[in-house]
Amino acid sequence: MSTAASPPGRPGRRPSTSQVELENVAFRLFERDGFDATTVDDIAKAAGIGRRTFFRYFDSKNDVVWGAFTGHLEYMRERFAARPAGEPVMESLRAVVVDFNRVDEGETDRHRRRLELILRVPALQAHSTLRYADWRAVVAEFAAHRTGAHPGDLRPQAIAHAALGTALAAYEHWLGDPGSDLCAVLDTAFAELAVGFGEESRCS
Amino acid sequence: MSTAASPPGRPGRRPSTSQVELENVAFRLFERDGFDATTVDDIAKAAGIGRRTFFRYFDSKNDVVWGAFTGHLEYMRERFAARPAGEPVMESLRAVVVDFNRVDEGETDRHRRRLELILRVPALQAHSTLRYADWRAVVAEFAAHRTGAHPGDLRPQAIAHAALGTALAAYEHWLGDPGSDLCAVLDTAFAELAVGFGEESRCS
DNA sequence: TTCCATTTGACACCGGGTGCCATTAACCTC
DNA sequence: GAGGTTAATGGCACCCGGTGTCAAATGGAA
Repeated sequence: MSTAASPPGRPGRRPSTSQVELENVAFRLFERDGFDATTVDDIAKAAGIGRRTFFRYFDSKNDVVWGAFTGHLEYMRERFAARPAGEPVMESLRAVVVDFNRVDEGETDRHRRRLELILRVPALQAHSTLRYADWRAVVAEFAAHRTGAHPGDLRPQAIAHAALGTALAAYEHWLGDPGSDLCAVLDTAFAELAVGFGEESRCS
Repeated sequence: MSTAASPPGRPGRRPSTSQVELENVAFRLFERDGFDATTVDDIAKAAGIGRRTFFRYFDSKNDVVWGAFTGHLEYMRERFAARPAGEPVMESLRAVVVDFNRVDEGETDRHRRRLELILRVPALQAHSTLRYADWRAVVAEFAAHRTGAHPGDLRPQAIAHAALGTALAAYEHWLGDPGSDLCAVLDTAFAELAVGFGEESRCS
């Protein structure tokens, strides 16, 4: 269980574990003792590795929670690029975000626990900001590209922030309603965002 | 300079310094060596107090940067409550945010350095999230109150996030343009937000 | 077997943050 | 002025997250 099968044929010592494996161990401890009360030493000991080694698998304790969830941003960028050029911005946004949040059937449970930690634990809330910034940057970049503006301009920034807010609100809703489907919630949320926002500003 | 004049007539030893004093000392060091490179020991030593005492004036090193900037949220809440009931949400928002960001003439410089730190130093960006959350909560609460929704609902949340994004974009703009007036920048930014948002969603 | 590549984990160290507690400095009362 | 009370101080030990260094362990290839 702890000896990770690694592609043979490569010189050098084989890793004694893996990110996923460590993630599993850590999540069990987080669930049992809480995130803050679980120390890196605890995780390392439970995984049978040295403390120093832990930090070779994850840059920080916080990063454990995000896990493979990271690195998908490039994928999101591609999805944006793949949308038809004539499509309204908010519609592209909805489609991409919903698609981006689709997870495998078996992963749903872990995804839930993951988001629960991210949204509820203060230390992770703070840390998440940096991730969110990247996420927003991708959205702003897209919005800017579509409207012929710069990503740093007001409108793309506001859109990106609002989109993030919508996504977070949807996550919260999903967490509160165990039976619901995340993608469905996100879909209606972003549809509502597109329809309802700016109601009494421009159109009144 | 280091002996703080405190209201006499109170029993017990008098504080040997003050938050503002510590803030001054800290900001000087931040400016000279950078936020990360400045340790709490450095600040304490420079202020002539013990390290332990520092943490009685500020909960954390991060908190130094926010200083008296904190605790104003209640004031913002009041300002919202004072707006005429018939006023469009986005207009109230603009008025209150602009007013909320008005600082004394002599404080402008410090305010600038403060925001520079908050927006540029990663550690502070992360920490700021928790403050932003409170700020957003006030906005969402107002928006919800006005539209008969709950603060946790989608629309108030999206508005609050978008408002925060707009404010941050305005701050960035202000920092980049030394001659500009923060309130003026914020005013146009929020006016633009009210006018321009949802352009191609509802009205196209 | 020897060489090389890679991972490991021990050790020491730094910096932020906290609990504890004796000490110091003020005021107040007798 | 002595003694009590109140409050701030600062030293100490400690925890935890994170990093630099380096010798040892492990495996493939020559």
